[in-house]
Amino acid sequence: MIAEVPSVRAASRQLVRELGFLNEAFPELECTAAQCHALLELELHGVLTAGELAEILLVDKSSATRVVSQLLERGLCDAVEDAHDRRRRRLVLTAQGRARLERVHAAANRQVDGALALLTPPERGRVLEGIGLYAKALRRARLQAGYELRLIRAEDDPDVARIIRSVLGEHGICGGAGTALGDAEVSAMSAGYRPPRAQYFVVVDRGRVVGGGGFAPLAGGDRRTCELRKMYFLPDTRGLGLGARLLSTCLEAARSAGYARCYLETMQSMERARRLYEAFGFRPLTAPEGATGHTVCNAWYALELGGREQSRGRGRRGRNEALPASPRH
Amino acid sequence: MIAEVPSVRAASRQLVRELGFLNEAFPELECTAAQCHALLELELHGVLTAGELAEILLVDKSSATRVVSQLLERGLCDAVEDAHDRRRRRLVLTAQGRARLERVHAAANRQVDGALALLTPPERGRVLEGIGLYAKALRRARLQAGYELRLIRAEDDPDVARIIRSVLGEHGICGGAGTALGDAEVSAMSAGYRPPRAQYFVVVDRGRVVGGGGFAPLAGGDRRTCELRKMYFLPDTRGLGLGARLLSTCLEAARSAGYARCYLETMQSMERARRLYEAFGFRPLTAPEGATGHTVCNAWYALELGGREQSRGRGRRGRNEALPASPRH
DNA sequence: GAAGATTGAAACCTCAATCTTT
DNA sequence: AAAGATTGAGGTTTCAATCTTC
Repeated sequence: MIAEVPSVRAASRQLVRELGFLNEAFPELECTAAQCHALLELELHGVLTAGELAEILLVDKSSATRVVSQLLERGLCDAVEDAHDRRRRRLVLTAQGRARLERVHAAANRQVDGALALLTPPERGRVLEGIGLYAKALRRARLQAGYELRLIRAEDDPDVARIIRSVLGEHGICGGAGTALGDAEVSAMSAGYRPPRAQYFVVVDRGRVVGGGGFAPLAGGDRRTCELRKMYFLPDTRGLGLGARLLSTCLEAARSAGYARCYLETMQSMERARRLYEAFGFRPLTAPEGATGHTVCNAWYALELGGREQSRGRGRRGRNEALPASPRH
Repeated sequence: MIAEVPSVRAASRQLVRELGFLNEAFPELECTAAQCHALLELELHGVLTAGELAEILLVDKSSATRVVSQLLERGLCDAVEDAHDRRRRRLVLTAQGRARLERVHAAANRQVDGALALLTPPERGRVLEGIGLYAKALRRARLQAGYELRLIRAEDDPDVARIIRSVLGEHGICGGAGTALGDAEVSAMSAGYRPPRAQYFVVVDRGRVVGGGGFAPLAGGDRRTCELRKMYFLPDTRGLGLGARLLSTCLEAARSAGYARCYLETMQSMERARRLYEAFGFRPLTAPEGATGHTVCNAWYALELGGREQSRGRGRRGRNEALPASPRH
């Protein structure tokens, strides 16, 4: 278990209680907490359906429809029928709803302002960063909950091949020499990656393979360098942090297998992937290494596996790492 | 309004939703969120009454008694009658309750661990610090909500004199020369502090004065130096952060009145007060200044009022102040 | 059959009133 | 009268079943 878990739990419990165990509703607003949240999201998104609202607010869809019917009844939002699909009811704020929202903002701003005023400016920045990071981590953990990560097996081969082909197809690569699709291994990945020196992992959602990635010795490179290879995800599974989880697993496994350095090649057009590599500390290179035969690749990276992972984030880290876990009572 | 307010609100909204808008209860635990929280607090405190539980959990006392009766019914806690006061029911965990608690811990640890595992070690430290700071700030803002801060008026004089005498009495000072009690002004503070060069503030709780503090030119000092004077609070109002609020107000007012430096004298035995001064950036001096006549004081501090307040906290700051407010949509 | 939305039943929380003991 | 605890009424949430439209 991670060392910070108990302290984070304690602090987080306290925070949940402070923020309103359930109903932080300001009584003077004549608005329940759920209604406030719904109004805020309607303001943010412009148009929403009840189902979308439920998803955003992380409440049951029945709760969402009930909140919506309250808002409709009170004239705070309007429902317009979708022309193409009469099941959908698209919700928009009314002028009255916008007016109410003003009061909600005023009250909430006052509360948060009152709290932040008791902190120093640098502390305020830390509050923002800390709760933002935690919210994001909880969200990703929830979204990833159903996904399992394991080494590839022979029966995964067709799925994996299909994923690789479809993702490369997205980027306009349709096979041929100089592309990863030209690699003979694509159709039988399980045979090509023998642990411990080469490992390929798949990410599985209720039995369905949705992505994968692995590493192997760099062809034409030295013994201490591995190549990160064929990391791809189906479109609807992106943005969940699965890539980070997979990459983290790969790097750890490569380190255990005795590699000191990890090289990879990709394309400039794969922006999200490149951002991920950079977040993990990969440094861009100006020229390819080894002899992979992937002439369409035009971006190359490498990471020293030496010690611990590099710190991730938006680059403004550096100093002051690893704050001591301050004991909270 | 403080610049971070909107971003903190957005992040905090997301966090509340993630942590269970209301019932984060893990269904496999057969325990509602309220029951889990109650068990955790019983474990922490050993013995509690229903009323104390309500106060800790920030729920209505009726909710607390209902949770308690559920726990009693399920054999998770026991109620023992107080011998001296038959109104009180003291609650303790049963062996069964402790066993259930193990499962609660396991589930909660797993969830938080899963989230923190998606962050880097330094990020985990930031999460802990951020949510801890925010929880503390919200708590203080809530506790301070009923308290008002204003300049002293003539009708406050008897209350203020009584507070000063009683607090000094706590520290074994019973008047006489060389003590603040010997000062003629104690009985008529409102007359002794004339704005803008001398100001005395009182903290009021529903009309009742509970503390005060102010500043005046330092006797025997230069024109640019003021002395922070007679800052005292009744015992049951300490620990709410009222001192910080009052001190902050005083320093701001002194700055506006043209002072460039703030001096103060106190006693080593007043630890909490000294910690507060140090948190605000006051530096300890090795000898007294001016001619205050307070020979019993044995600790002296000064703060340059020049620019902005110094950063508070436990000293481990330094570098990297004022992180930019990262936009968290 | 599946997606979007709704409704009924059971459990929860708060507010206000009430009961018991000091 | 005040402190500690309890009870009744009303509103909220979830789960499961249902309705409507595609």
